[in-house]
Amino acid sequence: MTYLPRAFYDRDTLTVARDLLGCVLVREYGGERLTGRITETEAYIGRCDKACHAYHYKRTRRTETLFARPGTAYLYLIYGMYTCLNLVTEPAGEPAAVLIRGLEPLEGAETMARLRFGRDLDELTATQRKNFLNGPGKLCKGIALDRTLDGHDLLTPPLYVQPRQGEMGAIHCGPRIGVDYAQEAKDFPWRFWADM
DNA sequence: CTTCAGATGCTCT
DNA sequence: GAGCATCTGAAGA
Repeated sequence: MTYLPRAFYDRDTLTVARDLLGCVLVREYGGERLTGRITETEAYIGRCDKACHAYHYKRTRRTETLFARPGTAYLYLIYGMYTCLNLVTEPAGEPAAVLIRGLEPLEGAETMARLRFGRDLDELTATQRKNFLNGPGKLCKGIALDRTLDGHDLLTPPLYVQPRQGEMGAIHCGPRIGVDYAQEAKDFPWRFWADM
């Protein structure tokens, strides 16, 4: 079983965000592998980024996980009902992470359909298929992630990342989603996505 | 295809 | 009490 090593995460956050595209996120759940290729990411860097929860090294109970060693999972609740998954980057003490915004399902799509829509895969509408795991809240619901895994070490089951497999199309970047409040940081081109 | 309102609960001030 | 790294369904173009 090949995991991305800690050194992969212990780098500049923008580099990690780009390099995660095409890698395979693995969630072991109920004895099954739920996996997907990472298609979209965003970088958050507390040192200089007003959109980051830990901007200017702000430490609170929630942001404590962002200060953990690289390769730690940071999961938080947003809008009262959705979970977002981040992978902590840079040396311990530098609060920074990559938000996973989109997955393309590989293994376990049947279970993902039940988790996300409560229906079988072959019962999904065209719209449900198209919007299966293409958002941070959607993918967490689809692979059964919640805050109980906050602080989890990504070099151990049941949640980890495997190296890129297969070919990948062009990589694009642009402004991040949903950070209009972040003043000058709202225009940073720190969102990355790949043609698959 | 688009916009729009509402759901919902935790965290920090 | 305010605000939030979102999503859904309904309604309109």
